[in-house]
Amino acid sequence: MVQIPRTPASVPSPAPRAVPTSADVARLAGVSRATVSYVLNNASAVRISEPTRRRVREAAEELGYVPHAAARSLRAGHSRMVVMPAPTFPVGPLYHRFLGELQGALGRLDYTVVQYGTVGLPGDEAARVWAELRPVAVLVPGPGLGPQGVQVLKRSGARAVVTLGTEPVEGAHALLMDHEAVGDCAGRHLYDRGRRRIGVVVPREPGLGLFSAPRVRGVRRAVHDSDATVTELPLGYDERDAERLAARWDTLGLDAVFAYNDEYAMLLCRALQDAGVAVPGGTAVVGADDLMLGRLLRPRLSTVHIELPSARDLAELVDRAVRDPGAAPERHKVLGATLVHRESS
Amino acid sequence: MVQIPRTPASVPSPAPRAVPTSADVARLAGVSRATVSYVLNNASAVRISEPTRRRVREAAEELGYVPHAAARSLRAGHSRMVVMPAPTFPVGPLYHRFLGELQGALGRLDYTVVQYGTVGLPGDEAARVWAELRPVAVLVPGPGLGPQGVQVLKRSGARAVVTLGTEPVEGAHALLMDHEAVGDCAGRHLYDRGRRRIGVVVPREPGLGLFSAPRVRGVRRAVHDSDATVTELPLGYDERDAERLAARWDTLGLDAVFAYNDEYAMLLCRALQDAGVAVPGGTAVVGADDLMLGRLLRPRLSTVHIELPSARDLAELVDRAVRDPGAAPERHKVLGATLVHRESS
DNA sequence: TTGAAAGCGTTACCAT
DNA sequence: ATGGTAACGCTTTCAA
Repeated sequence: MVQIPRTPASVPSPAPRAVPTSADVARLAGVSRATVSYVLNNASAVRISEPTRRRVREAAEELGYVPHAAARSLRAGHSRMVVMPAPTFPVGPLYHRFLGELQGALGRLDYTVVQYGTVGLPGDEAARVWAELRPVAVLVPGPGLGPQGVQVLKRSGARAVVTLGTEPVEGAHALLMDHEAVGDCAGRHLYDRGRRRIGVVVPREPGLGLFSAPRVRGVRRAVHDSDATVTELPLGYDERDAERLAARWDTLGLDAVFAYNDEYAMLLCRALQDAGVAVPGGTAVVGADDLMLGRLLRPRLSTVHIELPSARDLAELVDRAVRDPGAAPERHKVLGATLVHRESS
Repeated sequence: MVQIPRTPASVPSPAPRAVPTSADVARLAGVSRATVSYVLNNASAVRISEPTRRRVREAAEELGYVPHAAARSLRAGHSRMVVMPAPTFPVGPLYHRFLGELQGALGRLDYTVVQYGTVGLPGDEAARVWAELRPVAVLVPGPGLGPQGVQVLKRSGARAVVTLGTEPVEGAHALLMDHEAVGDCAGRHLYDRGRRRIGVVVPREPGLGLFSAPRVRGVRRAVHDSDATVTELPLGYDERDAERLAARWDTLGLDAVFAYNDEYAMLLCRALQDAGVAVPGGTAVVGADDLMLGRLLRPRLSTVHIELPSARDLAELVDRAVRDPGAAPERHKVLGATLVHRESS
């Protein structure tokens, strides 16, 4: 592609044109840098004549001037950037949608959401890197941030640190996703339907232990002090592993299984049926997440519907925390779990 | 939470402690700011005595000093930030994984990937906002960036602009996802299996037209100059709409359907079966994306396996472009499409 | 081996 | 109504 320089034709200028600054705009418009700033930021405190405004605007347009965010926030001493590290665990469609809505909600409150792709640094190292951006708030999904990290972030000016996970972190606001409730919900349902020997699928995939462990605990809690038993069933997300598990199903002597989520449930369901295990006749199956696809299975999949926190509420929590950084960390239980009974249980 | 000031006990300091700067570190260590910079950046050009180095490091540690990225890149005149706007279309698991790998690959090349959550500005407005961050490269998935936007980005110092979509954009490197090939692959397969009246599902969901339109074109191309017909079938991603479509299936007189992707395929498959249409006996069904879950359907779903570009290759393309910004825009066709024949066709 | 000073692009204060 | 100037935090050249 040929470079077409806008600089006077006499100059050869093979070097790429430098990025225009507000000084360039000022020069072209014949005013001072201050005036440029006033005009472009619609400063109401000072009155600039209309012709001047036009000249400045035209000069900015002609040069293709774009303000330099770093310089601006350096000068201002603060920014409205919210850093959200990319989750380190495989994220389902539910959660994915939630993150999208959250971005939207924060955007509407005039924050700039930046999802930071942390390569794989250990928690408190990562916090340092995020802190270098001097975000006004940090929203951390999952674990990987300790009290140390929170300190680092706050010390470097973050007015709000919010974690979204299963455990609270000292010094940070916490949205606690109560995965035990999910397991409890499933366990209670299966028990009520007369099942007593309950299997619980534990995904082999790394990173999911965070969610699966509390879900297992929830099931155990649900049938605590009863005659029911709970058996953990490691399962990788692939057909062959499901087949292997189904092949030894009889030896396990289970009459129900909570399959971690709908995807694992569908996988296992199919394998069980292929192995000649009747669902729900021989074994009841319950998933979680209430995915559309679970409804398409035969039998239709019973599932734990999970209600994630409202993106708007979370955005407002962040905003509140930013406005009043001194306030005590809030702690909210989120994740409503309700059972949707269909045909597989 | 009680604020515990580290400042001398005599000072009341109810105001939050200011964020430490390199000047604070210098003062505490009893050296100049220059020395601090040298030590903390391991500058090899100058030799600093070991005791001094230690004093500086300890001072930085004690104050919890974290360098200010904005100030640094302002001074340096460039950064290694790669801005990747969040896709505006609903993104499937395939694409999601790809984006994750891409982040990793770029991170390994020492770029800092920042996924920018654009609220919903029209294309070239958005480009301005991205440009304010002065990224060294911009990676735009999907449409929403015109030649204007590319100009804005380049003028503000972006050394590489890469689009990942269906159409090339003037001035930008392009990774062209050939969705026509997906449709072509499906259409050819159905034709070869003797099907002549082919339906193509077109999702009603907004934002998906970008992919569905070329896929339809691909099917048409595959059966061009033959006796086969192609019928577009609008379908929303919900059970009732699928039911409605299935109810009038007989009147459509189709013997095959390419269902846009596996999820729509599963939805439609179930609705067809419920309506008494045999699959593949009466109607053959083909999906796309080769999801695990498609394999679990009965009959197992035939599908178009889609090969996304290698994240490493793309990262290297970006790196190459950054190193040589003057080079002509590269244009690569990506997206290998191969049919996986199972039982539904 | 270390320090002083300039400058990156902005904006807010204080003159004019 | 407009312009000069200083300062934000950092790196780097030059001088000691």
